[in-house]
Amino acid sequence: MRDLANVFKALSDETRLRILKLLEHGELCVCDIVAAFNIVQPKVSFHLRVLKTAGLLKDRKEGKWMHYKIDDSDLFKRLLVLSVIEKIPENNVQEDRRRLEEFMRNKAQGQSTSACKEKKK
Amino acid sequence: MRDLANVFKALSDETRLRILKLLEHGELCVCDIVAAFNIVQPKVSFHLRVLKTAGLLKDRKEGKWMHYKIDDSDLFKRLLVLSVIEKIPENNVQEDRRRLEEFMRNKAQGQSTSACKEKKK
DNA sequence: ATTATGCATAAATAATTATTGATCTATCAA
DNA sequence: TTGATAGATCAATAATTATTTATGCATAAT
Repeated sequence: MRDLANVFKALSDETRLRILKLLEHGELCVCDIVAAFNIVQPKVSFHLRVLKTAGLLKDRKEGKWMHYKIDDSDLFKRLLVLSVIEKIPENNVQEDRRRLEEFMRNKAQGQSTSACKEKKK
Repeated sequence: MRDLANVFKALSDETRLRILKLLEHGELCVCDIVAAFNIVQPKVSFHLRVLKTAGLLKDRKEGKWMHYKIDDSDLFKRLLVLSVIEKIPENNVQEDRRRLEEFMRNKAQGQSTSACKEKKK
């Protein structure tokens, strides 16, 4: 019962809903999400941890990157996350996707150097 | 999106989950829930309001009683509430049901006088 | 009318969560 | 090594929620 309440608590925050929506099409690393939302990294890490603790996300370490994606091992939670994704209108996350794609583009071209370094103002 | 987060927030508290579970078999008035949980009335009213605001409960006034029941007008919310009810094991709410039934019995016999008056210690 | 009951709400306080800024660790590149 | 980057975590603070006590309002019984 506590676990159930916890899952809902994880879903009760708009930033976390946006994260789930952003992960709709696959995994992302923390710096991607930071770039997409234009908010500080500890904040993103905090919300990712909440989602992970609730069993809604999985992580995977690769070099110095942590990748997060939707955890589909539990059917109920998976259904919840899917319904969240379905219920958030695309235009609510347009800006997030735009910033993400721009960031991804920069990443792709400047491959020689580090990918996620501080974006200049 | 805010509305969606709100629905989940309403579901993120154990007392509120217990209320939904208790309402599984039909409507109850506030004093029933107070008796079932053995907690103070304003606290129950507070949680009922949260659930109602989120669109998970409906209320109905009859004389001086307020009756609450599950709002089944929205399919998604209805599904959520059903899954909550299904996921909470019966033994988590045994005591609640026992106190409720005892209270209902007293109500039924002492019909002449007021039903929900302060229970003696 | 007067009194008692059912319930909501307000004010005050307590308890949780979220956010920020400052480290800290691990990994990789030079 | 040394330096830089990705990300976690901690400490301090801000912001929300929950709980309690007190009160107010409506209804109904006397």
